[in-house]
Amino acid sequence: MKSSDAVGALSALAQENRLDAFRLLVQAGPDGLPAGEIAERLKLAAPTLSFHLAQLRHAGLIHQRREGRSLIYAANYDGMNVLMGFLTENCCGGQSCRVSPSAPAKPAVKGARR
Amino acid sequence: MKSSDAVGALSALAQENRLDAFRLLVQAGPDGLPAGEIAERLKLAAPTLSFHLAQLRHAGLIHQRREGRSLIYAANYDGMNVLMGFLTENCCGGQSCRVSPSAPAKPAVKGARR
DNA sequence: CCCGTATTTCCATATTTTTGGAAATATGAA
DNA sequence: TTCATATTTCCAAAAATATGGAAATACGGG
Repeated sequence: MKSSDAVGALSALAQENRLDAFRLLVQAGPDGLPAGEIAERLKLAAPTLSFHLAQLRHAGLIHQRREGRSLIYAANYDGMNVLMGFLTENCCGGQSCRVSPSAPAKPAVKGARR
Repeated sequence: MKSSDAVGALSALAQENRLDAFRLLVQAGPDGLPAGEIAERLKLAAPTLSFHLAQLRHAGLIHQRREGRSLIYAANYDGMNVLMGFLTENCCGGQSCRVSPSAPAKPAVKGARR
């Protein structure tokens, strides 16, 4: 993953409506949701949502499939993984790294939640 | 972490100059780098860099300390962890989650990759 | 072929973000 | 106190992004 791709993916997530949409899709699972329902749940005008979904899609974070008249959007877990990988991969200059979202070298008292 | 905090952190990283600066600091390690050197390496005007560092700092991704006349910036690994945690935490609706750059269900020794 | 539904593209406007010159602030030294 | 260095804050212009009405496109059915 190039740095510019990372910026693209981060930009896509760095907006309230898009982060909401993305998380909605992430939670909706592989089956995804039709654009209309996303718009309804997020209370967004159709063109506005369409614009945001296009951003997420272009960033490789979600994908689209047609089902009859509806366009179904679903999270692209692989794309998300690539981004997460990029963020952790370049951390700490490869040296003694204590960064990691779910598994510190020693899951001490601090990260006990979740 | 609130969704709006996540947007803040993601926005902070979603810009080429800031992502570069952040990664530079991440690789520089806990000792960090003075603003002047960051500006020089990234070839940014001082006010521009100052603006970007303030964004990263406000997002909790880096911190600042004074050393003589210099202001030293360093990555805040904890802040980064919180963001990564938020991103993974809300994925897959807590169900059968196959997301994670390297560890599907067993968050083993993550930092070992590459 | 025509109609209704679902969603997008077009596009102008509104809003937010980025940028760097000039001036201000902070620190240390002579 | 005056000077030089390091960096920030102020501010206004430039650039990028977000928003939604109107029109266009896609599909399925009658």
